[in-house]
Amino acid sequence: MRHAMLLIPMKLRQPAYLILGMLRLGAGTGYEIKRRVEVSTRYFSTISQVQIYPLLKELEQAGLLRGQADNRGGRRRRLYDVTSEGEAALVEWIEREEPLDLELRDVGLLKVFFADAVDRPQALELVRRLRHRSERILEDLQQRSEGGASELDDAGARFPLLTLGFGKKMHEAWIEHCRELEGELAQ
Amino acid sequence: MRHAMLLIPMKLRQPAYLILGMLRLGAGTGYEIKRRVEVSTRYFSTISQVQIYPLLKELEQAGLLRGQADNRGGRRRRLYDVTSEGEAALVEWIEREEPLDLELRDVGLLKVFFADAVDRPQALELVRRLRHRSERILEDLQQRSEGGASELDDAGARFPLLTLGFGKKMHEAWIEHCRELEGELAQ
DNA sequence: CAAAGCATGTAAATAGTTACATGATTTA
DNA sequence: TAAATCATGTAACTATTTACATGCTTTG
Repeated sequence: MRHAMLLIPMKLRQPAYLILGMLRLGAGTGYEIKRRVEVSTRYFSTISQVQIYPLLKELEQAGLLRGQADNRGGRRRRLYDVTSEGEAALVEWIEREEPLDLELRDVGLLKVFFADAVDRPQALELVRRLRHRSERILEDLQQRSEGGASELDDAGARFPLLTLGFGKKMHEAWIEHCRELEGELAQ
Repeated sequence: MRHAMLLIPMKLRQPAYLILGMLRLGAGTGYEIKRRVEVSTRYFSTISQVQIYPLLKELEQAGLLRGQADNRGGRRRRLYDVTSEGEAALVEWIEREEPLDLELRDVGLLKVFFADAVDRPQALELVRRLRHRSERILEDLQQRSEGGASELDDAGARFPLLTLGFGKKMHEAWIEHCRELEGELAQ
């Protein structure tokens, strides 16, 4: 007979693990989580401010987070960190054998797909804009990997930095590909 | 004084243009649109069956599509094709000067980002799974570009085939990157 | 004749976005 | 002291997904 609760591994969705993961890298407020997502996982996983706060409460009630009021003067804030149950849930999720869903939604590529509907110069322009987009993103990623190691991997985390590589490789490849296409389209 | 309607360029969202674009490549039913999306744009733009039918009706009422009953025996079906107004709307969308939104959602990368929470062999396994995923997708893309030129570019459309290149380049780059990481993680 | 594919639909739930509101503290 | 940043929240809307239902035709 159990006298304490059995932690049934509740089914959490991505946003929950995003929060859990971010807080594992260091205690923080809802606001801080949003900030971290913007400066780090933005290119492959986002969350809106509106989703964060209700989720934090749920996760605290489920015992995966520990929250404590930490008001600064008249500004109320609640600081959260991950419990050992929360950490276990995060680890279980990372190791879980499930398909690793990859979803790409690209208005630009869709327009290229239908570009037979427009004339050549317009199609060329479209590819050029795609290249500019990748160039901008690549620049941003490069800046992050140089200066921006910053807070997150101070705590001994090395993987956050590694993920930047995927973005860089992808956009380097796309920039090259765009240049090839531009050459063909310009005859 | 106008006696005929002025076609105010109604604001359509991506799913509408996806439908418009697919039908420009050849008349078809809702079912057929879904099929085309699965075999062609699936990796960068999707639509669910549920969204298609109501949208088809809207677009027909707006004069952008022409629909006609085309029942096969007792099986009712409605065949749609694009009007000149529909084509104009599609062209306007392709040429429109708006940011070309790119959105990537990758559970795999997110897990890698948090992989400091698990031990080395588990992290290595994760990267390996990411590579397998890219290898599967690449294979699929390669098959499409070989055999699968198929129906869509029969109609003289060359751009559908070109978009495959972006996917291939991306996953080739990722496979290479995964191998590097695997090397590092195995010491 | 059973299974797979063709074709359209409803209902309900969940997810995610936009816009806005509030008020404090820190920085220029 | 104005502007930027910190911090949390509500309301309304739009998008998307899941599950199911129906019934036909074609293929093995």
